[in-house]
Amino acid sequence: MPELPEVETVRRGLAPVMEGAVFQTVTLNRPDLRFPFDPDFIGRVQGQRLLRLTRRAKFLQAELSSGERLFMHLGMSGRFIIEHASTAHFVHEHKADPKHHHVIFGMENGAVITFNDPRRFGFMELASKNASYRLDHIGPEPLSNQFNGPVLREALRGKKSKIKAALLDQRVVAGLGNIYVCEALFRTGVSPRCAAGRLKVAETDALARNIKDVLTEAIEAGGSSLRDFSNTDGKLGYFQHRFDVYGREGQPCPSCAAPIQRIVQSGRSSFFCKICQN
DNA sequence: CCTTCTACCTGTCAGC
DNA sequence: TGCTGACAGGTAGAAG
Repeated sequence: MPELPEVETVRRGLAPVMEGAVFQTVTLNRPDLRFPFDPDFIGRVQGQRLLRLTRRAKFLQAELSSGERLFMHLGMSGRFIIEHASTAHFVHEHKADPKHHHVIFGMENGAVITFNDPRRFGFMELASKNASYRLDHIGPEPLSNQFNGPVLREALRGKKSKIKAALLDQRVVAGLGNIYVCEALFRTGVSPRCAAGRLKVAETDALARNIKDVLTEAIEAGGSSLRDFSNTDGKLGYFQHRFDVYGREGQPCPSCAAPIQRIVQSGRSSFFCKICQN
């Protein structure tokens, strides 16, 4: 499932074929994904040049020549498939069921970009030039200089919720999902059940550092993949990331060999070592 | 404002 | 074999 590193990997896959290219055709195969498409979605995208493809949290943000922005979210199972007109006849190994091909961008340079999303938790939205967007009020990018120990400390100050829930709150830090929160807490030796406002200074410093590290390592490895994420070049299973605790209930902790625990918090699984994480 | 809960969606897998 | 239920989980909006 795509988290920040996967979205960044997708961005890096799409950017070379989409940046500077013009949307020649836009095809919608259904009226909605997670949210309905804008009624004039095609009219607002077709004919525009994609100037820059950036990422904010888990959102892809395409800056269009019209000045509008096209936001794309992969949700749980979204993937992009890149085909080139010249090679499309043999690039069918991506195993994405065509019945979930919801959006197809035909670029003027010959690239065909297909958005496939079985669970339809993904979405695409447009924001006009000076309009606000839902990303306006989320927290700092974890990999930027705007995020560090003191910033995290301030965001957590006085919080009564558990640190697990707090790190999933996009207003605290942007783009963290269940997997990397579990991993960062394990590395820091802090229990997911610890009250967010009660972390020590050394812990918030280490936590901010570890968040950056786990994300950076995953991006460098090409984005992690569980079962339903496809690299943008269409190859499934291209990358399999190794997690210390996530999805490893009952298996030995890599540090102390005690069995990894799984509990449910905010309706989500938390994996942790009860020995190493106070 | 803060925190917690639930809906949304479908493919996969364990268990019977 | 085929059914059932649990599970995956980001986001928004409702509820407390």
